[in-house]
Amino acid sequence: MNSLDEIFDSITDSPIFKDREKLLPDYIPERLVHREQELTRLAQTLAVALRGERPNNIFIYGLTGTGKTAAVKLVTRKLSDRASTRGVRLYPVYINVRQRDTPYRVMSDIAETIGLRIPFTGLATSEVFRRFMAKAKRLRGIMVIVLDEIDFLVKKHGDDILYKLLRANEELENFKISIVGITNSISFVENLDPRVKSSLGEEEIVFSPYNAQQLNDILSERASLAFKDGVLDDDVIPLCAALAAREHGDARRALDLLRVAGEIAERQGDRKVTSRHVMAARIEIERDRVVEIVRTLPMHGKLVLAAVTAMTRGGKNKTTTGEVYDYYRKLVARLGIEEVTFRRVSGIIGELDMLGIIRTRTISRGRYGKTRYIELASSYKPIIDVLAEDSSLEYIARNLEEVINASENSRSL
DNA sequence: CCTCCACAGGAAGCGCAGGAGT
DNA sequence: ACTCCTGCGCTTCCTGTGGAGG
Repeated sequence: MNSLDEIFDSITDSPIFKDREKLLPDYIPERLVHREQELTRLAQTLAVALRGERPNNIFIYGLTGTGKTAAVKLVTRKLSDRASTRGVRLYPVYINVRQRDTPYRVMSDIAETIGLRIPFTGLATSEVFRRFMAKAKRLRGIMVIVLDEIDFLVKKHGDDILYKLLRANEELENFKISIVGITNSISFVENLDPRVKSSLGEEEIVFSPYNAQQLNDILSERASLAFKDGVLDDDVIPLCAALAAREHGDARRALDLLRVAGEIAERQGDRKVTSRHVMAARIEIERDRVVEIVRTLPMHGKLVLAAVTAMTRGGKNKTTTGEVYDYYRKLVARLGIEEVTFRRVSGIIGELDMLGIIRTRTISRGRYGKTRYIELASSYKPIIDVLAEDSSLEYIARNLEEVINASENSRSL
């Protein structure tokens, strides 16, 4: 009983945090440090909506964690506040296309913001579009559609919906659509339909990565809101900034590090957050990421990953697609499951690469053919742990440990 | 300089589950 | 009850390719 009370007391009265939510990825601050120029450009472009005119479409480039999403959300939020006091009908929609990665889901999100009810599935995408247009024709106002990580949608499903949405304005009179596309891959624009490319890129804004000093400023600003006074050691913020700066200036990672470091300090009952907690946070974040990815992998995805883990001896060596396939077949045979084709395994390897759990590089070995060099991009321990959670794969997980340990021993000889 | 390996990775389509609309 | 839709994991068939070795 006592211990439960202690837990609840320690939660309600955190010795570390004043307001932990200020460090969460979805918190949008009132002020964005070091993004003044970009915010100005965005605001200037979108401001014409307050006069009832259609803003130019905007294309935003920038690596992850450079403040693109925060900037767009901040500006659209302020814009719709202003619009309502000015009596202009504004319909902002924010869609993260990586999470809602089909034309159908994107279209239903858009349709729902003008008050239509769209089922999860069952309708044709063109039907959703038709219903949207039918209602939009009867409305007056400006719709700002933000498509975050737009490259995912186009890569998977082509630029068809983009083209339709961009052309929708031709059929509408009092309702106007303006699109803000956000991407972290600049090269993706090149394989767009030229018509889509030119109308989407009426305005372009580039978000460059933060350097360590800028990350420092961002973290300091946020830390003063989130942490109680004096709980951060002096070297904590510079360390988080330096670690994130090494990963292409990703502010989100920097904030995650800071938050998790604080959480670890709190869990351990420490009164101060130190660099030791930051280093522990780094490991914990990476582990959680891997665990979540591996858990949601389908069966053959897990087996291919197991094969990669085995062939790379837990990450020490490189391997190739052919080697992975051979090992995968052995695993499948041992489990008595039907195997998937080589093409599919190759596809799974590509997917694992996209998920960031392995790293691949296509190379040519001349006479000995073209293939991909495959490395493990993460520690093998969480992978084995998650595999062992599945009772049918437990044996394989054990075996992996043996394979890796054996290679360790032979190395030390 | 050409060949030819061991793949890469595109395209089309299939069978299934989950869910509408009629 | 029936038809039609989508997403997913997958197969089949395919064309393309960097460079070591002849």
